[in-house]
Amino acid sequence: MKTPIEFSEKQIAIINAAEKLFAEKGFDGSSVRDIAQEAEVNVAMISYYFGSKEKLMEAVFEKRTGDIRIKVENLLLDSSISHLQKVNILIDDYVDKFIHQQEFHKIMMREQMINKHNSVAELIHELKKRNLEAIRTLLSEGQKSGEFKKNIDVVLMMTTMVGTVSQMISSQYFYRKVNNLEHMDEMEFQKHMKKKLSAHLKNLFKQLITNE
Amino acid sequence: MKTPIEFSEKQIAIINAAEKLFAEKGFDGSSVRDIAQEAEVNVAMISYYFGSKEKLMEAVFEKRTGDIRIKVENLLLDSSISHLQKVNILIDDYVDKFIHQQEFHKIMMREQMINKHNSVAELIHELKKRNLEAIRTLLSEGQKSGEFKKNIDVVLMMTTMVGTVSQMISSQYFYRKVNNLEHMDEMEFQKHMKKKLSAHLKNLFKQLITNE
DNA sequence: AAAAATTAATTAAACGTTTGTTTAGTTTTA
DNA sequence: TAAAACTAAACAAACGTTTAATTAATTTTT
Repeated sequence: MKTPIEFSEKQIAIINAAEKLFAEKGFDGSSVRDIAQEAEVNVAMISYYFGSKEKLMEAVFEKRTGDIRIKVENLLLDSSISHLQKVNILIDDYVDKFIHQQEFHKIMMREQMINKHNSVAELIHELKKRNLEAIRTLLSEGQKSGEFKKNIDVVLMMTTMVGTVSQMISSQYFYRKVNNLEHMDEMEFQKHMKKKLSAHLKNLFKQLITNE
Repeated sequence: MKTPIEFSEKQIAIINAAEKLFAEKGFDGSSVRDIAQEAEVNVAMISYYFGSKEKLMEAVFEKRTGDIRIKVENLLLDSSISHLQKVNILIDDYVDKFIHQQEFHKIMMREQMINKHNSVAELIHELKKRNLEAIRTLLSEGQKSGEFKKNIDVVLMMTTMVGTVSQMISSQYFYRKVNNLEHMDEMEFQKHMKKKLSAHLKNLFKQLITNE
């Protein structure tokens, strides 16, 4: 178990500012001076605390990756609910996390597009692998019980789940406009998205994994 | 009908180099000197031909947006095939275009994430709107004939289609690794992806839009 | 408990590069 | 021979990072 690194108040301010700007304009589009101003600290503090802009990005990941791991262990033990219900809870959990941490997820999306091997790519890789294994376990339990189909392509299923939510986040302004939801405030719209996405994914996957 | 702007051989070399690098490292991550070197031209030629780096990005879009519009007009007239078959052809068409123009699509994905209103965001907006309308028309034809369900959320369906393919492209290195497909060469793997994605999306949407 | 010494936090300014763009001149094309 | 294509060099601005100096906090010594 890796113990999470403790960050001071000022360090957290910098990390949050970086997260916001990286999500908005990308890594190269955000200057350390912009980040410093957003965090209301001197520019030199970034090098002082994190060493470099690159390392600051790693700190953003360090702070967040713990949070976005889906929780499946307790879910597996619970025998009071069906396997399909467990999958549905997982979907809710994922949609929820993604929407409430949009900014970090945007950074992840951008970073995973880059071919070049960087320190952050490896972090994303491992995170995805863990999530994939969690779902694989859950699905094979359902398969053993006969509730789920035998030949489920878990990777493709994950691709659709992650992809659908990512795409919704990325194009949420388009989605708002085309559905005439511009009157909603941010919170209201997030609730709307969450509800729609959850229902949509549950519907999609139910037909994909269950035996009719 | 907007007549496409004619580009000289050298201009096309620059546009292609820009497309490659923008996809790989993002707009801000690619310097005009990198682009010039990749295109084997003098740096000044970029300003000379396009005015600015920003305008070069617009030229990349100008050159490509025509190509990636899905063709639905002829498909609508064809009465020899079912509506579901038409949808499937559309899926094949979309997957095909996305995979064969990965680089441009990566740029689109990155750009649509940016909140800030830029000239390119509007182009993406209109392109998506056109594609959305095309599918909407096709689906409502199928609804009239009774082949399709009445309440289909077209926008969510598009979100899943675009999202799934985008996510597959973005994380193709992960996909390769986790499926032990590293022995395949690029062409072979693209064929594999195309096949898998098409089948997966057809399967998903069939259950989503048809009456059992 | 006060003073001194040491370490940590913070700053403005400067560093050397790299950035996108322009200039002023040269070569090529028509 | 005039217009278009092309070049190397220069431009100022912005970049990430470092420096040197100052203030604040903590520890050690008296």
